Amino acid sequence: MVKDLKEVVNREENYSQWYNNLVVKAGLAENSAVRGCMVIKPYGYAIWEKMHDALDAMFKETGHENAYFPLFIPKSFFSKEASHVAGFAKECAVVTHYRLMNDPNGKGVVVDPSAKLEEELIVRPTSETIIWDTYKRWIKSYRDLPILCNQWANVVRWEMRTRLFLRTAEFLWQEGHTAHATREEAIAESETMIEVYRKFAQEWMALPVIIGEKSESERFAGAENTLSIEALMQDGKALQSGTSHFLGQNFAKAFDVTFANAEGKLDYVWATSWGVSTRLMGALVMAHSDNNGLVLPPKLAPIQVVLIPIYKGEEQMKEVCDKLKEIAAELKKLGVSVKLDDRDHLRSGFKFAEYELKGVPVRLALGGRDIENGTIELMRRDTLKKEIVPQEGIAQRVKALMDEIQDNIYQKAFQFRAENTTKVESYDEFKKVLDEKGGFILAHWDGTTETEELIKAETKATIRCIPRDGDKTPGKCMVTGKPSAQRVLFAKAY
RNA sequence: CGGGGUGUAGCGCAGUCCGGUUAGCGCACCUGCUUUGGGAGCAGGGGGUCCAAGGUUCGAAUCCUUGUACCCCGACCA
Repeated sequence: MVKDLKEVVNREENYSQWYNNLVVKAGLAENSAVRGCMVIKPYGYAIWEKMHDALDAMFKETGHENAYFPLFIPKSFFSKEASHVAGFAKECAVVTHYRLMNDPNGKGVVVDPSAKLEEELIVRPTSETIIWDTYKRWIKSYRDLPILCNQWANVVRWEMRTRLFLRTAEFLWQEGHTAHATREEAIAESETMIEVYRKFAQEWMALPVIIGEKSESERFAGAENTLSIEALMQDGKALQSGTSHFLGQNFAKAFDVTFANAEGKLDYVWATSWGVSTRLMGALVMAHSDNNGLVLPPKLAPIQVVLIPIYKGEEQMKEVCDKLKEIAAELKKLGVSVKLDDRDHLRSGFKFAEYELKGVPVRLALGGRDIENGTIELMRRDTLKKEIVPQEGIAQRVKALMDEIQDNIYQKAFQFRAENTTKVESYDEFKKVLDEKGGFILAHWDGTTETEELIKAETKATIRCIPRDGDKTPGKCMVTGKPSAQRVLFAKAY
């Protein structure tokens, strides 16, 4: 399988195809029969569940609660916030009828024309509108605020072109929607949540990210400010991995959500929304994988350790497997998830390749030689290094390795990003670096949409964000020479 | 929405130009034997409305018409 992966697609030459192949062959997901949609397979879903659980716990720690809102949104809700509709109108799935009937002219079924909906329903591309229509009924006084809700849901965006995990017509995500009495509190909320995302990306996904503000043209439709975390993939392109929006009073005004403040005066509610999606799965794959397949950080790996018996004949198989079962039990006691692969019809070499493809962090192989010597073969996926170690204390050793591997994967990604982040002083240099090296580019920009558009049209690079941390030295725009407050982060993006 | 391409077994494909045995190959699957420290070998086996509808013909996977689905390149994309 990995053999196919290497032979069919060269990672350096066709990264996209390599990525797609890897996602399918590692058993994460596949294209479905439905246009632009994907099937997430059990192994992929197990990773997503780990992400879900970790994020959900972090949301609760920061005071949020889960709720659920409808899949369908009346069309009229969309026209209430003008920039919001402009941002999503082109990619909406619309429900127009509610009944089928037998085709009067032959086989099959057709839509019953008499069952036309009076008002069409939009399959949610995001839930701001339906949620704010609901919040209107929840909020009367400042005592009802803040509302800190999160929803785990699926949404649909009818994209022209789709790619597994990175851009699918339907995807899973969480969307937080909060309502506040003051502007300051809402801004603080949006800051808190982008920080939650940063922490999750770095500590769980072993993915270093840069936090920053979006430029006006890249901002969420209906937001006053958008914060994002931006990650660098191994092909030198950027991936927006999570966003947190300060919505101002835009949605409160559109849906007429007011509250009585402590002085008894009516005011519009301040809002935020924030989300991450199954796109994170794509980030995980593209950030860490190598030519042998996935490399999963231990904290998100459904299987952390795989145990493979090497044997001749039934008798030895039993002997080896018995020993491995003992080790598995010890590992489980230490909270490590293990799988003993005792399938008899596959050879050990096949299994080695398969679990490497699937990114299992540690492999233990035990054979007749080891039984004699009291040893076991240990391989770590991140370095692909094998060593023969004593069976004595193997569980503790592996347990400790989990943290070491998690850290090493992060360091590797961090170093890659450092090597592929370039400061440039001129537009020529910018184009040259973009062309020859790719990656993140830090450059001065005059802050205008016109310059941003020009750069995008000429180079396909966009402003990923205006970094919140780091170098804030002012300078001059690389294109126009006008003053620039600080360097901004450019890259070609997914 | 513009340009190009492809629909044949679970997957990947040949066959189509030039119509003609029983539609074929590789991988996967099933059975058996031999194997097993880095992707096993041999033997046997199962699996097909050849995308759909209509047409031409003694005869269509193959030719014609229409439809449809998917892929690639653009445009589009918090």
